[in-house]
Amino acid sequence: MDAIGFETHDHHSCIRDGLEAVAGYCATNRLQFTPVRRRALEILLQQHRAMGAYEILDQLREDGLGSQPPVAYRALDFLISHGFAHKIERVNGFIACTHPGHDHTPVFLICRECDAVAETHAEPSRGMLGKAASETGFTIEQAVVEVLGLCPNCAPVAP
Amino acid sequence: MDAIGFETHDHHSCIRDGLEAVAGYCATNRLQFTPVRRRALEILLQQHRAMGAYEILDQLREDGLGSQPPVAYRALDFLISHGFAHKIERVNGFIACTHPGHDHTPVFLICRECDAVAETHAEPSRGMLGKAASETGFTIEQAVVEVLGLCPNCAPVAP
DNA sequence: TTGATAGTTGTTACTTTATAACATATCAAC
DNA sequence: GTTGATATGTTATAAAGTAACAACTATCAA
Repeated sequence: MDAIGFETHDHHSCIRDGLEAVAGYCATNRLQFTPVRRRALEILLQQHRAMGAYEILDQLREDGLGSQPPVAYRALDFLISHGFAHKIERVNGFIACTHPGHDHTPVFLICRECDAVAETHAEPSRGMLGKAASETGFTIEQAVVEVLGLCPNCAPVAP
Repeated sequence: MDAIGFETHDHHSCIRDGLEAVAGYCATNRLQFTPVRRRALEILLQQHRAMGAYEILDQLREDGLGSQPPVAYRALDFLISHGFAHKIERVNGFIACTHPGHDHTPVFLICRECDAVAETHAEPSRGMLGKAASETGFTIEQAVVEVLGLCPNCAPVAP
């Protein structure tokens, strides 16, 4: 499995690669990867945990990149609408997507101790989700799966 | 599949049965099914759709059962913590549980047109969710699945 | 039946999260 | 360079949720 978030990894390249991937995608798709948007993504990439919009705004403010809520929310809207970030509804927070560019149904594993979030994927059209939907005649457009629990670092050691 | 919400059904018995089931559970478990809690559940049962806390509060107020936000939130907390209702994070709303008493991982099918919500179930320990979790060493405690789309009543007619 | 205790409700005040609306600036293509 | 679309700055406010404390009610043991 390819979830990132709980294992130690080269976090510097993780940030750099994330920014580069999005920059590339924006370039080829004529999207404006402006300073506010870039910085907002960078802030999210620095942590594999859900951050509040106002927390992000605080950091943007320090960089002189906007000081009012709409600035942060607009940057986040941009990132989310193009699949570069996700909202974690459960905690009203946001995280950078670890698989930008791919169309996917994210599954978030949220640690209730340390707030770390790992992202992995599901295939909603298969399995019981798709089955349940087709039996009721429901048309799936978007699915979110949020799992709360303990990450390996916070789980009690095995007996 | 046993999702309720999209098909037409005997809604009166649906409300009555829901109230009775919860009343029974509370009686045997020494929980206080007070007027506010009972009425809050009844309000939720009247609609198979997510309702906002303030919307519920408005109705409670009309009945003289509390007029300040904490009253509604406390009733909802009670209902949720005992599995009689669920929060739909996606829309900051609440619905009555259609399967009270059973321990379960709910899956919500949310219609973006009419706000109807159908509840069905998943078995997180099986399938990819459990696989993903065990591979990362994550301990699942609670999972929520929210699916956005169109219910059969709102979907465009088949060609 | 009284009194202790835990649980519930009423209320005030406040925090956190999010958005509407409009003015100004910048970009991108002709 | 003008124009139309897109992005930002800003004010003000809406919507969602909670902390804290006082007052009331149920429960149960002595």
